[in-house]
Amino acid sequence: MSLQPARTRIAPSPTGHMHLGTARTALYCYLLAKQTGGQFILRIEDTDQKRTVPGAEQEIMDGLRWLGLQYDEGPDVGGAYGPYRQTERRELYQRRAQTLVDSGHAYPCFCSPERLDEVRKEQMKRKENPRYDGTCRNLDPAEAARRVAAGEAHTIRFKVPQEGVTIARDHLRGEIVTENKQLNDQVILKTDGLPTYHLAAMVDDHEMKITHVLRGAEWLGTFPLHVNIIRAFGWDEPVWIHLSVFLKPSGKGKMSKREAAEALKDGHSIFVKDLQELGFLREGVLNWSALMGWGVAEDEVMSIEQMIERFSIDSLTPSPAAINFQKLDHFNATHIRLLPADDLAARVKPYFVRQGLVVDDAKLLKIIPLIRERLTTLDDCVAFGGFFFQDSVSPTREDLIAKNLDAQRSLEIAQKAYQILEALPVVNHESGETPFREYVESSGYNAGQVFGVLRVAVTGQKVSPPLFESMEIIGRDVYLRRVAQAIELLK
RNA sequence: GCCCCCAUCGUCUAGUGGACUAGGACGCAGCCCUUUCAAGGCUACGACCGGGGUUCGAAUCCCCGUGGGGGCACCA
Repeated sequence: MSLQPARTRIAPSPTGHMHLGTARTALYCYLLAKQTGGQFILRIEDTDQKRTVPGAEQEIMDGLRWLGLQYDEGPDVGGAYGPYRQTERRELYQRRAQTLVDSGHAYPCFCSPERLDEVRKEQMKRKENPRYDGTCRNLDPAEAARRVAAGEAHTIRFKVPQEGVTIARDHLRGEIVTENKQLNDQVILKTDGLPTYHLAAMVDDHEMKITHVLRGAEWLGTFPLHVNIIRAFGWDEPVWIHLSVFLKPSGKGKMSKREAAEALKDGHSIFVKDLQELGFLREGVLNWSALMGWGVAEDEVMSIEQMIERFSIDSLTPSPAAINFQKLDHFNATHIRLLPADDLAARVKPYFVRQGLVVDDAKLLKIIPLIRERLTTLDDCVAFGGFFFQDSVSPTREDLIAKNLDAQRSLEIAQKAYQILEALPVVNHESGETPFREYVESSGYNAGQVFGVLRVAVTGQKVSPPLFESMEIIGRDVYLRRVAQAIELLK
């Protein structure tokens, strides 16, 4: 466990919905920062203006807040190392690129995209590894500088070493050795004057004094490049941690658009915003995603505080992990049961309201113990407890007819039930149980039939929370009216 | 095609040369509890990818295969 305060960052691109992978990376960053008394930072990597989508940045900030992963520094909260949006830092990158050019580690490139395309096609045809052919690498620096000064369109490319190997160290995988001849002279500053990720992220991580870089394993390919850029500047390297990628539930490949749509039909999603709307708890989502890539021996159900306490970058795993939504359901249900009643009530209320129901807070608090262990997601509350807030219920005649009985006998049960209930000043588990048990004994009907008719009559549904407790909350007038209605329906 | 990474139950994982009869969790199956649905309790099923080494001893270290994943942009 590192005792030095860690500065970590989540650096998403505002190019679409906030993904589960972003949430998990943010969580680990947050845990490490909190555990060490450091800072967790949000940086927006919006250097690709073509791909930037309006609203995406807001969704990321909303998502992090919903998850409870509040950042200490970021675009909307400020901080000592801002600005935290890369498009607002362009001069900085241009200066840094220039120092690289001056020190011979980078060079202007005047090749047109069209020429580059052609070269790439040629190389592919010859089954070669497609990479920059080095035309501008060998230009006379003075000549290149003249053309730049003359305003000729150009990019800046990083000059990778051509011989030897680059050794980069990933905290989870150890040393990764790459032959330099495999490396490519990547563009680090584009024609539009904005940097590519390779430059921007390295500069910012250095400027913002990031101590641990946690990012997806898809960056492993350009990892040697990044290490070379940092070394060209002469900077210290952070601890690098490349997190395992998430695979689709089948384990075969990354989540596709089609798979994502499939998951949504099933009440699941890989997007944070969807998860929230589908009735998942931040605690559930966090606990679940934390465990994909973090090896915890036992006691896997954890609060965020417990995660902060137990987290260690040493127990992160490097292998890809298949997403398992059943496990999300499990963690969600578990955390719902762990919530204090008033907290659960507050979280569940919007889902009733969303269905157009008028919710009485005192009543809501009373039904929480009845529905709590039946909920997998918050929106399940409507299915189990909607009838508490409806003026009337509308059971079908078919549902009112008890199993293995006909309408006539079911009517008989309903009528008898009405008599029993009418005779009782108060119905609760104790007072209701005895007379109905006696009726079951004497009538010859079984408990399932008797309680079944009553359940459908009172709740309008075949599956419900415990009957007598529910009736106690609904109130005498209402359940008597509903049983009377059932009798009419069965006639 | 080239490069890189990964490899324990169906899935997420524990395991860092002897404590392994390989542990936990999800799921699945059965039983108990039970007026429905759940929750809870108990039990069962279930894995070290293959082959070579190293070692007294390997799930653990090395090599080779195989399988899977990721990447090869003026995208991140």
